[in-house]
Amino acid sequence: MVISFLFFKPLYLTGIIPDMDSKYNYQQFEQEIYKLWEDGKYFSPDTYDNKGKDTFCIMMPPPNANDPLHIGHAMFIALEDIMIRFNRMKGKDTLWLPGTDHAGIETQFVFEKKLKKKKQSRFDFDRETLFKMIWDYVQENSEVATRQMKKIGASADWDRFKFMLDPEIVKIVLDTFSKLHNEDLIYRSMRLVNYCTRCGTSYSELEVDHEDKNDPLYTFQYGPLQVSTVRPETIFGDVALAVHPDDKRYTKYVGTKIKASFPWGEVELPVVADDYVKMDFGTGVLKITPYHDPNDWEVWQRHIDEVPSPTQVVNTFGKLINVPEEFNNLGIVNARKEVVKQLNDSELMIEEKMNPHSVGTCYRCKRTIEPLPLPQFFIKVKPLVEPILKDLNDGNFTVHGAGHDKILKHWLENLKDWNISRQIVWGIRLPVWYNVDDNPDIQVLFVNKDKETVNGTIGKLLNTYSLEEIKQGLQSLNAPEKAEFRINESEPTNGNWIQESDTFDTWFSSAQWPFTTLQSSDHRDDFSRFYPTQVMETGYDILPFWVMRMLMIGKFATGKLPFTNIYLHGLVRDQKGQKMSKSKGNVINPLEIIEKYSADALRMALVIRSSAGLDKSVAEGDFKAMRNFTNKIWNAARYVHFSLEDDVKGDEKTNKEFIEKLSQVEKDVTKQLTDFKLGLAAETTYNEFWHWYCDICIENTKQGKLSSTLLKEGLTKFLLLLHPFVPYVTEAIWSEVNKESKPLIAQSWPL
RNA sequence: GAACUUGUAGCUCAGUUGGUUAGAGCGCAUCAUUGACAUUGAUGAGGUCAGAGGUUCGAAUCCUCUCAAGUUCACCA
Repeated sequence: MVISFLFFKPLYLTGIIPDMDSKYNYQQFEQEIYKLWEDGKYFSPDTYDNKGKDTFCIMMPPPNANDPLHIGHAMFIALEDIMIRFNRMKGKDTLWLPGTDHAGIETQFVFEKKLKKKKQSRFDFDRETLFKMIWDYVQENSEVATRQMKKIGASADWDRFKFMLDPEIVKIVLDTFSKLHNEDLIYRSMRLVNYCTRCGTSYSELEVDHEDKNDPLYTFQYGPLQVSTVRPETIFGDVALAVHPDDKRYTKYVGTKIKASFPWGEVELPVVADDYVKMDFGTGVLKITPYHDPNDWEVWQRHIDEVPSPTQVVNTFGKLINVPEEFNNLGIVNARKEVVKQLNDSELMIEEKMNPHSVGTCYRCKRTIEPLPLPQFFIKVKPLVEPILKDLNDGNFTVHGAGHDKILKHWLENLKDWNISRQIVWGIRLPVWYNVDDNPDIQVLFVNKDKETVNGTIGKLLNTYSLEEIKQGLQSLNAPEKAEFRINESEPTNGNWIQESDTFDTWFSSAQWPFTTLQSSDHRDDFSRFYPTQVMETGYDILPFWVMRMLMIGKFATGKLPFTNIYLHGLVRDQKGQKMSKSKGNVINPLEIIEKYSADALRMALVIRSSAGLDKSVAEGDFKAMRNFTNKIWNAARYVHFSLEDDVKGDEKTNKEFIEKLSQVEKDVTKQLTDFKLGLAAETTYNEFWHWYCDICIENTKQGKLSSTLLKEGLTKFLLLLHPFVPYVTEAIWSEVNKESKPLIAQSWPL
């Protein structure tokens, strides 16, 4: 037996392998290969001779310019790169356009933390200086994200790279705002906004988190009635009491005015009847504070003729204003304590018990959101939403991802008008101008030439300061609700004007990403060539923030949907299915994985068996397994190309079956990729390569059953099929065995 | 209160328009292996596909209900 084994050995072994190590040393190849691709301009659609053919374009979701990459970024890069490489090989005119976002609030928040360490705050600087400081800070870090995306193997066209605050993009964003205004879809109005007194800005509905809290509910005597509230400190802003229309206990009060006396003074308030009031909560009597509670605002709107106009009693710093002297300028917490104390002392307090309820908090800093009346710019969403709902129902675009089409529909049907004003500096300033002579009541806050902060109405301040000095040192302004404004991209020439200090919600500019990027391209026909794009690939968590708004604004601004397919990936979780977080210590750093297991292993582990719209768990072992896979590919290629006897003929049956099966694999993988079943396609290539091609076919050839020529051809096909998933190792092999041909990235897909 | 998603091997998950014996990775057991690859190969254990009912020649897959888990939205004086 030993002898016969030795005898057969030479049949399939020719000895040493000249060019390839027995291990795939990814570290030796990855950088070099990426350079080969970049230098050959293989990421650019202009390199290929297929302009005007079917296009395939993905707009990369722009990461924050100054953020290092996390595993979620690695996920989207892997998925998008697979689609891009597949379609490029299919011969489509393919563009993957990368970029970064200024990420308004996020970035300013991080920057302010840095300032705080230096014992500074944003109130030490005028807005222009602050903007420049943040700009420089972002520039310092802006290389980080792109360098890391390249390491993962992203075959994006870096020559078309865009930054959200590039002047050409900003101009288009401003144009869109003007267009919305011209079509009467913008209004400025005093509304209750979600204001964070820590971050100093308002938020849209979507950016408010709700947290369950247990706070005391106070019940106290309010004239002849008893009222329950968790916010006694807003009592100074009350304009009415409300009861349910069917509540017989209080019928006799409805339509009358009650008098109540408190230690700080007397009030006379109307009693109104409204369905909103719940009879069985507390005493069934609700105090109405329209400027500090959204529900009270609604009640007020329904009874606007019966009740007096409200007064604002909490300001943007969370301090009481327009209140009796002893409460003036108290913070909310202290004011509440003081009111409760006085109610207790005067024996008006009846009960204090704990009440579980949910409180709006700032998604950024977790502080309780203060509902405040502020004049803000809003977009009327209904006319924008309706065409999208129709497109969704008509199937003009497809959402890939576990039921998220239904979620999108729900969002579209229930969307409220969009507050796009943000009181921060890091962003695109609204192109809104107020005439200072016509609006002397505009409140301004600015730093004068002596570095002193000055606060007041512009009419008065102009007696002391020049308009130029105010504008230069401006931190913020607050124009009255009725102030007239003009929308203009540059300062109007006739008269004295001052620009609104608010900036756009970050999502207003990112909503326009699919067309601003192309319209501002150095390549003049990019927009007509690539718009609408084919795929928007992003995380399901930003479906309402971003995807929905891209659909709305994209269709409004260009008349066309910005993309036809939406692929939503899920969260990357740890092996126990938990979210990754620094505090849990279960964060996986993609760059460490690349160091340890290769970029290919990182990509494959994230993508294989992942499913659109569902979360994906990964553990260290998964990366290791995929590293082993790359090594398997390497060694199979090494064997087939350098060790195999060339003249194995094989038998007819095995040869025929091989050809049929290979063709079936090609069909399957192609269909799966076309149908956006990326995780399944990765799994198919993995299984078929390893457990069919290697375990069965190579062994068949060793035994003389399968033709060596066919086996070699099969390897070539598999390198093509595998390339989108594991681009580095396949290219490395290609460069070893096909030295004279174009790189694998530019080869044609087998089908 | 509502919507959506999920429930398949010890763990993490695939499973395409319903179609032979339900798969992979990790883990486990036994064996093999100097010669493409120990980052390997072979074999095996391990599943009443959450449960019940229905449609069908045929159901992990479609329908109804129940149970369990998760996510999101809404409300909360």
